Amino acid sequence: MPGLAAETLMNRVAREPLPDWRVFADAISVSRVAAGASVFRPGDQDRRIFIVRSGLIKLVYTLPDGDEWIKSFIPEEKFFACSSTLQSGAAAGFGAEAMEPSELEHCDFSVLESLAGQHIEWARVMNALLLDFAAKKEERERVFLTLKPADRFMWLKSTMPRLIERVPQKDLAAYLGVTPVGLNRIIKRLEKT
Amino acid sequence: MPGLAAETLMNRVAREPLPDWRVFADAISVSRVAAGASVFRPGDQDRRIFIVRSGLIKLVYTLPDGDEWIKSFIPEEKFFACSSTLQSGAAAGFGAEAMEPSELEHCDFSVLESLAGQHIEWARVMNALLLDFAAKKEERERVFLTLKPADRFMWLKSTMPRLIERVPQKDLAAYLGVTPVGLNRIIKRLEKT
DNA sequence: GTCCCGCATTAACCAGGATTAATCGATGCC
DNA sequence: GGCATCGATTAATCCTGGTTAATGCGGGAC
Repeated sequence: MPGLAAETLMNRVAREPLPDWRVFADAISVSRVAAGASVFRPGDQDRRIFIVRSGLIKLVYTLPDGDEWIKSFIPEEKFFACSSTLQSGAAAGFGAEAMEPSELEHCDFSVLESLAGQHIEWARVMNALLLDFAAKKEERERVFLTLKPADRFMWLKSTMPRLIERVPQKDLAAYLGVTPVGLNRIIKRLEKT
Repeated sequence: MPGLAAETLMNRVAREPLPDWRVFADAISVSRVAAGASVFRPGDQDRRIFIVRSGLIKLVYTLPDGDEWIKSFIPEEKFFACSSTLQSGAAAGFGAEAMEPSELEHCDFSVLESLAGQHIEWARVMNALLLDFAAKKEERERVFLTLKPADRFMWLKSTMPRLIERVPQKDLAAYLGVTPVGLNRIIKRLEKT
């Protein structure tokens, strides 16, 4: 399994060689998903962890009235999972959909659980990944809590400049908690200065 | 050290007896803070983890213009920490302040780090705590992303009914991302139906 | 008891984003 | 090429919450 994105990911957080690496690597499969295809849907119980090898995934809350709000964008070498992966029993409140043709590495979470149960090195890696994840969610909380829509866009511009080129404006809007028309107006307003 | 809140907390997430429990218990001190007193301030580098034995703490973002937004409320038997605890180096972007006279158990995070480094049982507990924390932040993300201010109050009412009795309306407002006047209007509007 | 002070309440006015709808442009399909 | 579709843009109108300010209320300090 050459050049696993999972390896890059784990190496970034691991501070030591990981025992039984092969057990993990061998458990990984790779799938291709077309742009627009969904990886899992709200309500699914999927216990896999996914690592994006190439492409771009969005995690989406869909409201009863059909509105869609984007929880997060997952680009290359980042990971994501359905809620039931980490809290078994829980069903996902959100779905995952490819925004570009994507290659996903995935493995059953039980493999990681068992490695973390056996080796403290793996437990530490899980810890680091969780910490990273928690920090991101905390930052997002800060953005929603302390920034107005227009400032949220400025924040997006300075922290994820690539994304702005890469995804349609309406999706940026859904990520920032604004309507597409609203975001467009904000952008035009900013351009005038 | 009788009836540690820390013990209740750890027992809730641990699925097995924790080795070297005494090492942890002996590292804990208890402090009293008066209502209104601050536990740490934005910018502090505090590497302690705090467990609320009694009372109520709020974590607060303070903006340059003086506005205050509440990141979270920490009631009895829950824990909190400054950002630098988990990501050493980072300074807290928020402060912690007692809303009621409170008793806090606290211990240096390095003690937990070292226990987690030695015993996989402790590593698993850290994992469970982090997971719990991440889930809470994720839920908060969902609330801000998919709910309008008025619906956010409804959500608060159904998920934290106690809190509504316990804290001033203006703090509920700061928690929900609305101004005090705004929240009051929402509440009155709801009462009329 | 009286005085203060912080919080809740209310009202008047403002503003920024939501909504609706129409137009335009680019892309992909046939 | 012609057509359908989707997203971006723009405009008109609405609405909710922000802002400011005044009043009231209740608890604590003295």
